[in-house]
Amino acid sequence: MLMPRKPTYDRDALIAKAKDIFWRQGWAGTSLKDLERELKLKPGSFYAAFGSKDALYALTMESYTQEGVARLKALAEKLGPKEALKAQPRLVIEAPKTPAKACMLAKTYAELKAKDHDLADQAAHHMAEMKECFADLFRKAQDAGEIGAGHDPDRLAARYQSDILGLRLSAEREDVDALEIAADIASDIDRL
Amino acid sequence: MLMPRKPTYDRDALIAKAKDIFWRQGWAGTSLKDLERELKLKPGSFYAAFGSKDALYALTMESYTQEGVARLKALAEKLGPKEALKAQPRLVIEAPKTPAKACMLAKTYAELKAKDHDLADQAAHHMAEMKECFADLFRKAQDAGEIGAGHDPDRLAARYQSDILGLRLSAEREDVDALEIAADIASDIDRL
DNA sequence: TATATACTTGAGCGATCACTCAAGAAACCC
DNA sequence: GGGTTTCTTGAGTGATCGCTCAAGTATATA
Repeated sequence: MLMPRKPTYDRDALIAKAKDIFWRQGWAGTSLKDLERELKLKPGSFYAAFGSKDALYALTMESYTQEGVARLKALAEKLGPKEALKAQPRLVIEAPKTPAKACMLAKTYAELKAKDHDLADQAAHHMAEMKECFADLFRKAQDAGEIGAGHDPDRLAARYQSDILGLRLSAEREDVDALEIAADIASDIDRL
Repeated sequence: MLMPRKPTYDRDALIAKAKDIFWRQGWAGTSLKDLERELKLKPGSFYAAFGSKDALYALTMESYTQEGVARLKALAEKLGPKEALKAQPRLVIEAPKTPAKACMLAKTYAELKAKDHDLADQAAHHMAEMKECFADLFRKAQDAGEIGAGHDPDRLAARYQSDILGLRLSAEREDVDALEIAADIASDIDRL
């Protein structure tokens, strides 16, 4: 039995790179040519590595969600649930090296839902995952007595996520002061 | 001087039809074939009538914005500024015959901004127009003493519009009760 | 009715789409 | 080093993209 050459590329690094491109340009807005150029992969290697454009897109959404969840949980570990929820809006629009302000999952869902594309379902699933994280934090904040016990954490999470999605889209506009909106979202949490 | 045959189609009706398709499917998601089939126009007639896909898209955004502004102003005429702002979230997601819940301008902006496409600038301009409408209503509500005088109407408008954009995107999801979010947005206005 | 003019039609343009595959290059075990 | 296997390469696939244009058709005036 023989073990010949291994790939010269770092698969995870390529996924991270592809995520940036897809996030910025969307699904239809990103061509194989774009990916081949940025990932420095010829078509044959690309398809050997990932199978298809859609398969790679799915991997990037997976990575995007996993990172988002991890970042939020780390923040809650550091600040506590309520302060994490208050800090998140500002952090998300101030993150310096992201390819876009708007949420990649929301962009994907909006672009592909009408086509009944599998990637739209996957984006929806990942958004539900994020929403459950928010609900967890609201629950923990309630348990800690940081916010009133009278609220439904799932409802708070849905509203919060909706606000964040709006905020992140607003943050791409030049005629909107997204920091003000982020501050207002944070102060809403103090009123719970 | 001679005046030969007139077009057999109703131009405004075609724009309305195209608006539904673009709104639902987006810019890249709508092909000339789609438009030709739905508008029952052969390529030659299409280009004689509208010049290009992008030109027609611009016309549909114009119409979309004009209708939105008119609907909001009529609502304010009927209910007064504060009640109009409170009613708008629910009405926008309950509108029965729209091709999508999400805002067409936001979808267009999100899809095309990274490309620096002209249509993204136009979408941004129309969103600013809508935001100014919201600010007007907040100003009028303040003048009428319906909400506190301490708030900046432009800031309220930016937050309100951001919330609406999030709400409308959330309304496309199956795991979110958008009516609850709409109610929460409306009740926020009562706290001003 | 003859004629001028605009509208309608649809084949087809070059470009680009996602993707394939056969051939050459490189790295591993023996 | 020889042999084997996988990776890399890039020309090329058919399909579809937005769009053009010449020919045919219908409608107006004269």
